[in-house]
Amino acid sequence: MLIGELATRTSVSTRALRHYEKLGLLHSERGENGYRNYAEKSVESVKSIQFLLSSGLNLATIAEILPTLMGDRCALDNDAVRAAIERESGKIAARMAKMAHSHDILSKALEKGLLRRPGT
Amino acid sequence: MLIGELATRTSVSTRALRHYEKLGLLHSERGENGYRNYAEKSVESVKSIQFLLSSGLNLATIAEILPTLMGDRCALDNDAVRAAIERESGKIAARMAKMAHSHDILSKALEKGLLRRPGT
DNA sequence: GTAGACCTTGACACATATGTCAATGTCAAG
DNA sequence: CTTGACATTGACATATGTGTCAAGGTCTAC
Repeated sequence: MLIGELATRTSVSTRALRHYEKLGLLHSERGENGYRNYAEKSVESVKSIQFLLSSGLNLATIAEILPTLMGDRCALDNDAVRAAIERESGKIAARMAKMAHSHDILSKALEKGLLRRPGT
Repeated sequence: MLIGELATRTSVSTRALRHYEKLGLLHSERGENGYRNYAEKSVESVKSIQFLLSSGLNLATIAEILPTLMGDRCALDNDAVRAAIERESGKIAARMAKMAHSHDILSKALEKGLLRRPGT
């Protein structure tokens, strides 16, 4: 599929998709006209990228581990990639813990506010 | 306490603390020499800021809701602040869900990799 | 009074992901 | 052919939080 379709199907701008490619996150064949041609599985790749991005990984890190995550390579390639995945997994867990705390702070404030609301 | 002490106790740079103040997140009295003087509770404020920051809120949003969170004002002030808190609370929950998914992706990759590891 | 640690403001710099714009090529439909 | 939608590359811009540096005031201790 062409880049426009991939953009539509993933809700990611063409600008971003080309950027991902430049960083080695995404691959495409080129037609005779020079247009990028994406495989069907690119959709899944892009979706994974979005998840990882919104989890706080940066594109460079995602580039490092995505091929392994997508099964392009096997047995966790090498120890560096395995270590990276473990590291990022830990970071995500840590962030989630912080966010749980933040969520708690906000929830408690809402409760307190509700209880004190005029007419309650 | 002076800004240096607050910085040490919260592990936040003086640069950041002054920035927070400029954005209205943090308050300080000024001594005759012009030095900032922070109340004890500023420590807690800064810690909350860090939690909220690492949960994806930006400083402008934190500035909007922090006074309420710290109990400086009561009964959730007004509907705008309440709405903001609810909105951000929801965003955090959504992000946590995404992160749970990301974490899952990474964990599954690690498992798969482990099982296929040479000698296993 | 001078050294050293601390404070002040302001400006400039950086990283990161993405938006935006320009100049241009491709191609299907009329 | 021209129009319109889509593609290409490259450059510049933006937002956000923070680092860093400069030029200087303050205060303690020797």
